[in-house]
Amino acid sequence: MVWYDFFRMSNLEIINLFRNVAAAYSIKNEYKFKFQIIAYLKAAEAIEHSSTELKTLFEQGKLQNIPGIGPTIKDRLEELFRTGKVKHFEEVLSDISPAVFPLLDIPSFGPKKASKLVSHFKLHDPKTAIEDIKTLALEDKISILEGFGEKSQSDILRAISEYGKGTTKSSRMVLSYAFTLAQEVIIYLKKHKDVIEAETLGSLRRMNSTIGDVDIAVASKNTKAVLEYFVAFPGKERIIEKGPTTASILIGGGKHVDLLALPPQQFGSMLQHFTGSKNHNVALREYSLKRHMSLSERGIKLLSEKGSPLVEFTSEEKFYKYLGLDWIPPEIRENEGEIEAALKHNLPDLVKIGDIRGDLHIHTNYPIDSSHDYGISSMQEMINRAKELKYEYIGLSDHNPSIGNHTKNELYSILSKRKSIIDSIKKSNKSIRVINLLEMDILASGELAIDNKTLELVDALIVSIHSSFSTNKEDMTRRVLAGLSNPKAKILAHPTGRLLNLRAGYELDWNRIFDFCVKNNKALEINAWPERLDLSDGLVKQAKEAGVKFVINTDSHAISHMDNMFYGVSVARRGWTEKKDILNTLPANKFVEWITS
DNA sequence: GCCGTTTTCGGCCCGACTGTTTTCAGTCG
Repeated sequence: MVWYDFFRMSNLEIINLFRNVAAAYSIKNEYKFKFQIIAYLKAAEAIEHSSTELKTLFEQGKLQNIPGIGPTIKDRLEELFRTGKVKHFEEVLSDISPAVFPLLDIPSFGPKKASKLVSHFKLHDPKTAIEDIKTLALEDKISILEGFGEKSQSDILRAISEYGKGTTKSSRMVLSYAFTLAQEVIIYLKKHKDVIEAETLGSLRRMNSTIGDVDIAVASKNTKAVLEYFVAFPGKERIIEKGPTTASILIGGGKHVDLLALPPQQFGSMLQHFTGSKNHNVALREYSLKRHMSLSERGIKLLSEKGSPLVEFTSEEKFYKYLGLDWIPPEIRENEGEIEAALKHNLPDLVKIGDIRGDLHIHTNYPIDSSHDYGISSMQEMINRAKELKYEYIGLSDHNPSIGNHTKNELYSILSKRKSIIDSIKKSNKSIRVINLLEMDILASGELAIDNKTLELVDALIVSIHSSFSTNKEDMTRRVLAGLSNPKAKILAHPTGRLLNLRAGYELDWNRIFDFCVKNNKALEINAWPERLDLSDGLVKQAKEAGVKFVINTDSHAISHMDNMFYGVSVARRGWTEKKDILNTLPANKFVEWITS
């Protein structure tokens, strides 16, 4: 039996549990339990995309709101939250050695391979399972097993070694890291004379917040030469696989880069297929099958006419058009209503990077004696960069001065001096509107760090949480709403406090937050800092549906960070927002009117 | 075990690559 702390189970732990249940079914009888396996994997993926803790949905009686959770899984989850265990799962997992499960996070290990090894060598301890397998391989005891050989034994050793250095199935890169890496590979590929087009694929093309592998597509009439050229990429550590149409390499940092090469006449269908998401493609295939068409990366087969040739597509636009659909932007291909919208020709006109007219969350090196961090560039350097970006306005928003080290009078004096400096900067920078902001701590009590009289020295406030992260949901919601209630507070910065791969962030009662923002003309920030991307795309979509407005900010601490706006816009796009939803697409007069209202 | 624009029953996307094999099983996306 695998041990779980059922009572406090987070979404991550439930995802892990469901994947283990699916693996257990595969080991028992893959054919008999085929559809249970699919169902549990699908449910795990749906939970991965949920922006709400299942525990919360359980308390609200809304578990079945998640597509992929039907009556049976709902019952099992309710049993889990009520009693702390699930009898059915205990039975399913009971005759599988717990040593199987840790192996499943190693690339190239699936349920069958893990189970074969664990049961043949009678391994029981999950804590030592990986080390045990390594020892057996080193002792040359694996290559003699049926279905294994010398090559698979050495592959196992290599996989475990790479796993130890961070190449796991679950570790993911932040978007900006993967995007930069992909651009390097694309620049390299485009130097080859046979490369006609090169484009990112998968979660990277859809601009997910985190990316597993970097996938790239190439259109070429000489795919063999391009694949040979690709696997010689200078940053390569080794070739993982290489076939006639695909190849995969490992690069420094333990990440995979996969290349797909097909002739130009199939580039459209290939791009579509490998952009995904899986859920989008499954839904699109089901939609197509009802219309007697079968989709693959090579094109579309008409099932109604026997022996009819494959219809090929040079572009995605033509591919979708053939299915009777408008072209769907990659960012919203998640099977969350986009196929229906494309059919009815009412897809959203998503906000674009070129729509952005200002950046409001900028930290400078101005000596404000902050309790948090400073920027490294000066106010004037930031303003110059904003001008280069053709912005019409910029908000200087250093952290508030530390309240522990200063009296009220000193705080007034510090901000008074800052105001006079910003006023003179405004006068010498007439081509751009400079807005005097502060990023203000909402204290644990819900009060702002600075009193109202002193706040008259700034145009408006960005408010945010920087302390007591473990406060419970109810108190945190009250705290945030109290902070936002100050008339100067216009934007709630990085609203969940999450740090990708590091910190889940605190929980808020989002319906109350959304409602408050709509009624009181407050905006939620979409923070473009690559490790934040906060709000998350899912919450952006929910907030938009509630009528909330947004400001996309970079939270820059240096001029180079101001280019991260692009990643914030991609989050906004994944949340289905249009130009009218994003306040910093407004012209300067309108924007200043709002933020000082 | 989930789900519904022919369905509350009877379906459930499609293919590439590798290693151990001589026709396939396993993993991956």
